[in-house]
Amino acid sequence: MTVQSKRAPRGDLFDVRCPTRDLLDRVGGKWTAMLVKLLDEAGERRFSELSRGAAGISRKMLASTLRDLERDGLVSRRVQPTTPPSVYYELTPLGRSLSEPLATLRNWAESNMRAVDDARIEFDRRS
Amino acid sequence: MTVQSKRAPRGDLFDVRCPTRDLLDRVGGKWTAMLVKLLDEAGERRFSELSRGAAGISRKMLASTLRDLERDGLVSRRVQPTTPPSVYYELTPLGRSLSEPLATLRNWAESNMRAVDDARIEFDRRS
DNA sequence: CGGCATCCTGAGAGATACTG
DNA sequence: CAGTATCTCTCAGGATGCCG
Repeated sequence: MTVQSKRAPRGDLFDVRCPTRDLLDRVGGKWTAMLVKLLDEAGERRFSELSRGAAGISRKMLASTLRDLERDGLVSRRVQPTTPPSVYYELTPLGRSLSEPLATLRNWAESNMRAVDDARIEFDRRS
Repeated sequence: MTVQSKRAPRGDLFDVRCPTRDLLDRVGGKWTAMLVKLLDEAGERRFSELSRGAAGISRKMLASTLRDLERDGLVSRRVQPTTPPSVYYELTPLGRSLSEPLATLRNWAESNMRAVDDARIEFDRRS
């Protein structure tokens, strides 16, 4: 199991129950947002296609991330009973609806991350 | 230093350079999004006010998160030379512009995280 | 082909104590 | 008041290998 109960020792008042926090715990994974985008653009794809399309991801992390997405109802999994089996993944309507706010975030990132990087360089230079 | 060079061992093609990934590495921190929201709503605030307003966060994590935000140019820090000193934090224009996509994400979360949780329960029940 | 199971490392984050 | 220093623990995530 992955991304399940991150932390929850002490009795916080605000933190743990915030839905945004929960969402970021899921979507903040290293490959999650990228996979949602990929599936949104490419539609239904097999495991091996995703593995090739998402350069850099290991098969383990791909399987793990897809499983988490399926668990959260964002991705549907369809097994074609061939030999060897073919497994297809696709965004659910819920998953597709998530790709919109993610796109908003992506647009901001593409427009402003340069400024963020510059600020960081400047900040580090002073220190 | 926090959140600096996360990973970069192998020569990936897609991953590391993606601005969205970079953004999520920053905003995906446990307290970051919440602090941006708090500062967006409340305007300029002192350290201790934020500490009280953001229930659950330790002084260490508050200082660390604020420092990262300042480093990224999203928050400005102003020291009032009183004794003892007062330090005020405020979103920069860049930080305020980020609060919009974050609000979009928050809206999605508030509307849909229930469905995600249900999907998760259902998935776990089957397993 | 499409996964789990296992091991290992490093970063995020909490607790606590100290300082100008 | 507003932090910094240190120590510790958990967990995401990479590497590798086995299985139906």
